[in-house]
Amino acid sequence: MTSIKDLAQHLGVSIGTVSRALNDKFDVKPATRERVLKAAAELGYVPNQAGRSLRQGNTGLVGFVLETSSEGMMQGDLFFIRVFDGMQSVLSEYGLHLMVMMSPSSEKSDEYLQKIVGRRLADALVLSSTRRIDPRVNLLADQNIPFVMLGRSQTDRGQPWLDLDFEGMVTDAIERLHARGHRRIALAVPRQELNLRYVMLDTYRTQIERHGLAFDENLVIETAPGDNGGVALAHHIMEMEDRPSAVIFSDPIHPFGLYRGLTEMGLVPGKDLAILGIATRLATVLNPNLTHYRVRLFDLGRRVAQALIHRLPHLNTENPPPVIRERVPFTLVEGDSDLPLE
Amino acid sequence: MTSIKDLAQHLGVSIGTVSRALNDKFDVKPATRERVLKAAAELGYVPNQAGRSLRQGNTGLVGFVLETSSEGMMQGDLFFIRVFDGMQSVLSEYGLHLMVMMSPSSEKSDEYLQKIVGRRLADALVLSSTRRIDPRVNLLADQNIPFVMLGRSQTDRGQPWLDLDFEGMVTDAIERLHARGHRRIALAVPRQELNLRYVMLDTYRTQIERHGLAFDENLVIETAPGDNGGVALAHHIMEMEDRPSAVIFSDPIHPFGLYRGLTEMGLVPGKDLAILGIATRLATVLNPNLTHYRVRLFDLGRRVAQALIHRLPHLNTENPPPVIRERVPFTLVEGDSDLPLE
DNA sequence: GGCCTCACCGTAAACGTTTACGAAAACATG
DNA sequence: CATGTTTTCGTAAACGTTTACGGTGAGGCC
Repeated sequence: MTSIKDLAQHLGVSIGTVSRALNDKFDVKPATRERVLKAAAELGYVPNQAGRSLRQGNTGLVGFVLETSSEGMMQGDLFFIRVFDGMQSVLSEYGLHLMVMMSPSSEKSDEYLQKIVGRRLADALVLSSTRRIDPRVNLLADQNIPFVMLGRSQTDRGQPWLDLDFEGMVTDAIERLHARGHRRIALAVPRQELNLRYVMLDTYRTQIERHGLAFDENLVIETAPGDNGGVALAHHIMEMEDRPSAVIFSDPIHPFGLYRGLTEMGLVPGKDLAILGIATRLATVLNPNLTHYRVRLFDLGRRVAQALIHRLPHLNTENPPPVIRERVPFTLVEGDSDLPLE
Repeated sequence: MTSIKDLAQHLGVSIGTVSRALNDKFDVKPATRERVLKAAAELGYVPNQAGRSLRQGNTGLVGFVLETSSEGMMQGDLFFIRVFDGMQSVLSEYGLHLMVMMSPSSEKSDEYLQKIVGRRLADALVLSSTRRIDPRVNLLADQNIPFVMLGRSQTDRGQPWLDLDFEGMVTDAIERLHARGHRRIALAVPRQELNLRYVMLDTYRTQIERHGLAFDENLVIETAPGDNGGVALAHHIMEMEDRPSAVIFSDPIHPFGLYRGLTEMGLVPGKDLAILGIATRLATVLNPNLTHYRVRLFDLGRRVAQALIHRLPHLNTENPPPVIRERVPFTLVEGDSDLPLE
């Protein structure tokens, strides 16, 4: 593997000159720069990242912290690859690379994160599975590690975040269902720790009451992620006394489980229970067609990367750097799973 | 950020001693080792990866080269996260981390790969989307970069690979369909360059003839990946003269498209066309139930990581290192999409 | 005490970069 | 020609590790 020293020797100049030539510094004669670049191309020189990192204190890597907690199918299974793709498309413009880190979930995740940042494995991080109280935020903020959250948290250190517009989704869904005659609307929420649970719950309560309906906590149902969660949800709802006529959810896998659960019970999705929530294009195979909210994951990834770039001191031009805090909106895809209540 | 030098200063010993203590070398007094470890824990010392990499010539990172070519839904969307998870579970035991690299597809991918290996970003790589003639194999083999292929290629440099047992899948599927009276069986294959196309095609031809059937190249249908591909496939088949009664596929998204396409035409999956191929647990939502072949992705990831570990000189104990070349078998999940032909 | 053997530890070099600094060369100006 | 200015380049230090090597002191043996 050819190093900068090899180049220097080969050309009869000093390593300093070679480095300056390669990095487009000003104080090098155009002629010698040419020679250096030519030789570099011929010998297939590529700068060693470790050397560079050590000297300049940054690695060129961006870490995406992924928690794969549950056993079954995860929400992320359908989401993340697309987001990664979008992120990388931006990062590439800055010579950065995406590193996906598989973090242990919840209790051990702080410890894991500490090790990661200590070793200086990445210049910046993206946090997902954000919790309502999220110690990771303090951990990173205290050490001045640039990061962006994909999701929100009540632990606020002024960090940037990107999130899907769950408020908008729930608001629109309730509006829509209400207009179609539904009066008892269930809401599927994720487990306690996750911030998303409260975002959905608060919006739900506000909107339910805005429409003059009574808030009933029995209609807020904690649901496990994945298709199993959806199946269980279907059974739970159908066994309720004073049964709701519609359900709203945020996990794109849930509708698959809901459809399966209902079918198992001999019921018809959209007719015996209106179903409305977030999904991906894969949902188009459901029959009857699922009315759902969709988001452009690739673009989301791009936006996350841009927010991250702003946090990197050596790349950011604006001063002070802008703190991006955005909810990216869903678009509605109409189907037949939320027909008017007859 | 505390470095080894800080530790040394704080304890009044030399940096050499500190390093040896931390790395469990033999020539350091137990008492001082204790002191060093205690101080390290107190000051929150974590070794800087760049320094270590530079010195020892390895980065502690394993790269997974992911090509995200197509626009629509990809096969990988349902696959990879699980595989990553399995890989990381093994890599963690060795202090390694997984880095997912988003490679541009096909023509630019060699160039990209060259840059990656030159910068010494990763100690070892996993290649996916393996092509029949795959220049990346030579590129890596020439430079002695350890790598494992997830998939196979005819470009053979003695590298290890892991692949799904597509031969077994196609063989079993034909056997099964034949036993149920099907005589004209279509096969969906991916695009030209990919090695998988030929694996499937060869097995198909052999098995078809073994059952005394005539090989008809019209029954081998190149199909775009994703749900769109599945829809198109359904239409294509149903518009054929001398129409097949069954179809075999390898993309886990295809059945979703097939079901949708058939439904659009007013046909019933499993009845008007037998459907049999690879899928994930998400397929359980299809109605009628999809008969399909499944694989434990997490375990596949673990196996890939193990194969990779064997290639790392500083970790491998056995000499010479074993070259893993395995096809991991599918298990059949019976459903109602391949009913006997009446 | 002289000598050898250990156990333990400090010194310094090396990995491949970037960059502050100063030196040399080239050129212009008086 | 002397001096000043600018352009170009070489030198060397620094980033944080690991490790080969040599040195110091303690202890054992005669």
